[in-house]
Amino acid sequence: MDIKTLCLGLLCDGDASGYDLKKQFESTFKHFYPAGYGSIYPSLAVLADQGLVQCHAMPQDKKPDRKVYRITEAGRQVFETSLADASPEHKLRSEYLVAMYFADYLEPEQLEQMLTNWNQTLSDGVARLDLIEQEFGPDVPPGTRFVLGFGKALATAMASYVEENRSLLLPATSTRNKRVDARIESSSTAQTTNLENRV
Amino acid sequence: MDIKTLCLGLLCDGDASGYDLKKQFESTFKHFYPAGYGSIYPSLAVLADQGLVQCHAMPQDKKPDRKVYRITEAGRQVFETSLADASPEHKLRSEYLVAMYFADYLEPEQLEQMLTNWNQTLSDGVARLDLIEQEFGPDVPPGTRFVLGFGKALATAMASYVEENRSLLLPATSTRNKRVDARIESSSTAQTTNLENRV
DNA sequence: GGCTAAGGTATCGCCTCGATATATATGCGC
DNA sequence: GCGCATATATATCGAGGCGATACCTTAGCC
Repeated sequence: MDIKTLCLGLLCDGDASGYDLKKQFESTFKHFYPAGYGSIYPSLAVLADQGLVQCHAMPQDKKPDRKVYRITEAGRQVFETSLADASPEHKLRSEYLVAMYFADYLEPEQLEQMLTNWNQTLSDGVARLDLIEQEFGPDVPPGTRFVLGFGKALATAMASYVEENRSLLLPATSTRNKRVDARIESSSTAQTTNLENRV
Repeated sequence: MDIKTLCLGLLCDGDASGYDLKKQFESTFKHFYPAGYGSIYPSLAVLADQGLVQCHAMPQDKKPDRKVYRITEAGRQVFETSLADASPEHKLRSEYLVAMYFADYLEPEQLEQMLTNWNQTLSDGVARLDLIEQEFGPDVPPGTRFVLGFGKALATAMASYVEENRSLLLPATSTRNKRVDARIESSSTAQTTNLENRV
């Protein structure tokens, strides 16, 4: 599954321009499948090439044409196939987790500051999702409700974990400074690269 | 922060080859900052170019040279700066969340199957992290303990959410079929020019 | 008059990813 | 001894994604 598939999915719910799609990717999809212009416009071009969407240029007064895309029957089928082929693995990437892993290379005040920032960012994220939900009014579609709830549950769980485990990082009893500088031996048998000496 | 920074960080804890680094990326870092050969080897080459690491080729009997990398003082400084510059935002990407968002395009049995798969995958993930933790023995470094615990807490929270909210998706009372082409009408006032008369 | 925001299109270069190629050595079952 | 899988180890390629930027107009505000 890639951005092309996501575009097809969004177009299943109604015609849209690249700009419209971007707005979706920036609101509802932001927390589990974000995409920018650099992905969306090329995707639409390829999809149009493959006949999975049709493009209609709608002239506007004194503005460049609005290019509205509509999914075709072939596009719908491709989408449903891709959807069923989805992988259950998710991908997470977090710079702050890297920072926590290497916490003993940070000044304690810096670390404190980061932990505070982190929880702030997470609660901002929850607030953002709440706002999106409210904008839907009383009738949030079930899929939307599910993914928004998922995002909120996740951010909340992260915040709780950080709060409850910050003590793991803070006591300045670092063991890393005990590490030895493994000399590189030019002997052919010396393969004792010490990746283990962090203990 | 990019893979280059991560490589520097790992090399702070001891010399290593590209292969060694890959193993770390595949175990401890898998759940929050994964990387493959296609990222690691080019990163090491660039770092060596910039003088942030030194490369020592260690000849081996009847095997290609083992290229062991060691961080330099400049590398250490660059790493600590990058670490302090980390962004609190995380990135998640989940195909299954996409599938749940578009759940009404799936057969109910398929959906059921996916929800089951999902929880299986998540608990496999927790088991994997438990295993890694056990391999460290009694003295898991605090940073490692923190990130492994984070991963487990997250996967557990996901599993709970999925379990508790599957009912949101299952009752076949889809509202999507009621959809109107509201997007075009709401995003532009003047373009009542319907698409049909230009198809 | 100048500033910012919003509506729009689109591309560029860097980075990342997954698969693949190329060797050798070890171990395991048959 | 044969075939096979696994581990050690290097590295590259093409496809795809990402962030920033460019270009253009209108509207509103100070």
